[in-house]
Order: sequence, then C-alpha cells, then structure tokens
Amino acid sequence: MTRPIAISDSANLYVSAERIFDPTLKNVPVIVLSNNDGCAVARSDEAKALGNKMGEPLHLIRDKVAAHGIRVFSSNYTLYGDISRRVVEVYEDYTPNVEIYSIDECFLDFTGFRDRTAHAKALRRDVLRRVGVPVRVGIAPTKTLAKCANDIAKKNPIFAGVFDMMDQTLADWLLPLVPVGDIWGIGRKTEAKLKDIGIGTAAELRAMPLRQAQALGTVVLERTVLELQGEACIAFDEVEPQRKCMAVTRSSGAPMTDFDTQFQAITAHATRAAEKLRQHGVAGTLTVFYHTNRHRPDRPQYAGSRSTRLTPMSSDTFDLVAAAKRCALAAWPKIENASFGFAKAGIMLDDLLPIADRPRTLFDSVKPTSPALMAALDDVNGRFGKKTMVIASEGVSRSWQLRANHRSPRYTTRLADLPVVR
DNA sequence: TCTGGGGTCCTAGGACCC
DNA sequence: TCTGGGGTCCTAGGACCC
Repeated sequence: MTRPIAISDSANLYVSAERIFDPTLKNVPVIVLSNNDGCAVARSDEAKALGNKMGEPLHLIRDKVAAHGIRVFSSNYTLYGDISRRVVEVYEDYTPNVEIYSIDECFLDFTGFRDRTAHAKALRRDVLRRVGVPVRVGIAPTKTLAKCANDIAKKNPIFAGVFDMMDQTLADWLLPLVPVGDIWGIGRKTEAKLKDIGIGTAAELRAMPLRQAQALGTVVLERTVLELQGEACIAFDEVEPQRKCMAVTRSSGAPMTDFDTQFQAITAHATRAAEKLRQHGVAGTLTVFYHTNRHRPDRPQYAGSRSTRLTPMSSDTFDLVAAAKRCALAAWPKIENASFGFAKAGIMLDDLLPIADRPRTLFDSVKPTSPALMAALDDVNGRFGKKTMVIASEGVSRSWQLRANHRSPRYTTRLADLPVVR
C-alpha cells in the first residue's frame, strides 16, 4: 500500500520573511544576497520576472537594480531560521510525521487523510495566517513524484498552490510535460547524459530500463526511475539522522594578507563551529583551509589545507582553536617573498558522534572543567549576544569580517531590533 | 617463463541538493 | 572594486589482510 507523501515548500522563503515585517516590499521586486553581499540567493516573483537569475553576482546587475528599483537585502539567517521554525510548527498541527528537508521544505506524511487536497489547502491558509508565508504543496506516492507535483503546483496558479498526484492516470498525463532536468536528483551532468540517449522528459526517464539507468548514473539514478514508477525508495525520515560532518566557511570582506589576520578569521570560524558542534556531539577530525580569490586568475593563487585528528574527540572551543592553529600554520605558504590575498577560509569537522558514543581512550584526558566552561561560554553569549565573550586570537580589528550592507533587523529574535512605534 | 584470490577499510573526488 | 555556504551519498582505487 502506498503512503501519500506531501512536500510543502515556502515560496521564496527569504523574501517572504522580509515581507512579513515590511509591507512596502509586497508586489515589488526584492532580492536577498548571499553572505558577503555577493550573489542573489532569493528572488521575489517580480525579481524573477525581471530576469534576475539565482546566484547572479550583485555587481553585475547594479544597473538593473537601480533602473527597476529592486529592493536588495543582505541575508539575515537568524530571521529566516526563526520563520522557518514557525512554519514547521504549523505543519506539526496537520500531520504527526514531519521530516524537515531544508530551511524551506518539509516532507509531510499524509497517510489516512480522506480529502488530501482540502487538508493541504487548510494547511496553506493556516501557515499564511499564523506566520505570513505562502507555501505550496505537492502530494504523491513517492518523494520524487511529490517534488514533481509540488513543481506543478508552483508553476500553475490554476491549482491554487496544491496539487495531488496520487492518481496514476494524472501522472501518466503530466510526466511527459516535465523536462528531465527538473526532476529531483537529476543535475546538469546527468541531464546531459540522458539527453544524449534521447531521454528528455520525466515520462521517458520513467520508462528507462533499470539496468541501463544503473549503468549510466549509478544506483542513484536507478532509484529515481523506480520512484517515478511509484515505488518508494527514499524513506520518510521523521527522526533527524546523526550529523556526519559540519563546516563553517566564509569569504572575507577584504583580502587577508598576513597570518595573524588569517588566524583571527579561523579562530572565529572554529569558535562558531564548536558552538554548532555542541548541539550535535563531538568531532574526530578537523580541517582548516584557505585560498585566494579564484575569480582573479591574474593575481597569485594559493590554496592551503590541513587536517588533524582530534584526540580525544571534542567539542571544546579551546581544543578546536588549538587544532586549527596547528593546521593553519602547517598550511601557510612557504614561498619566499610571495604575498597572497586570501579571500576565503573555513573549518570543516568530520566523524561526528553523539557525546555518549565517543570512544574513550586509555588516558582519557577530557578536562573535567570543559563541559561547565563551555556551558558558561554558551550561556553568556546566548544571554548577552553573540561574541560577548571570545577567544583573544579572534582579535578586535575584524578587518576580515564579511560585508552585510543591507541587513534587515532580527525582528523575531532580538528585542533591540523591534521597530519602535511612536 | 612462471607471479592467486578474495575480502575490508579508507579516502578523494564527483554529483547532487537547497 | 565587487562572484555564498553547508550538506549527503556513491564510486573507484589504493592499502592492507589472510
């Protein structure tokens, strides 16, 4: 028996979140930028209609922004994360099983609802009323088909944001109209390979022999074919699986040329990584990397990267920063008289485990004060604001800090950012 | 000249996703 | 001048073992 799976996604979430608190943004073109104000990562429908592309660098569209009065925002992840959490809360009132897939998408178990479309429409209305974000819902027997249904709901206003494709004849009718590259799991490379052998639509991919699919695109493509046929291969995961790795990486606002500045950024990234890590467990491997601006091949290029084991496994900020320093020093260029402008640096953590599962070493040297110290650190920074207390090697100049020239207030998470009504 | 067979584990890199 | 960040899964190939 096939279970109906719904996927609900928030329309242009970052833009929708900005619009909740600023009504002047309604019906006008809005784009939200990536970190460092680099590229457009979210666009309102009006901005899409003006031809603004996902990932387009801001500096290439300045004229268009000025000509059309496009409203531009730096990304405000604190706000978007909080809005996303509120949307999920509404979903949880509409089904007992919610799988959070990304910041703007959730799979919802729709098993047992008699009128799925009516249920989804009620959910839509409720999210809009309680949070203020428009969502679209696709329903089908597998996740891949649900993503297709969601896409159909998104592109055809006639369906009013909800499309139920549980009915096989509906799928037979619509899949010939879906370009193969629009299918979840088919990226640019696979799309090209499929087109080479004459497969251009979802219906044609659905009819592909399994062995051929496996040969052309590994078991991943084989699963996609089965999913299109209505056989669920990608499980519904209500419980969040244990994280395997984690990264904190940033471009810098200005090129970093000396080790101290570079290490200030790395200290900040390692500190943030440790904070995040403490929500998930401990890490076994830490990697530091940094590289010059790859968009400027005319300048000297250098990319350095080093990894180290964390023994014992740890989530202690001091352990991570110390390990990061060893790696950062080891990766530093040993070239005489060369000067590099580093544009990006990052920390990656691998081999994550829940704290209870960490292997104990014979001479387990976990500092007995560490958990209390880290709890105090998190508490201070939670109560008095991020970076109230930092490690000294993070420095105070912050010349490497990223640009965010168009940031909106953290309306829902910072009292000080609430608009004052006079 | 002749030089086994089969298994596991790890890692780097590719592809994809949002 | 100015080009994001953070994940997962799979495979091939090398190292190593018996």
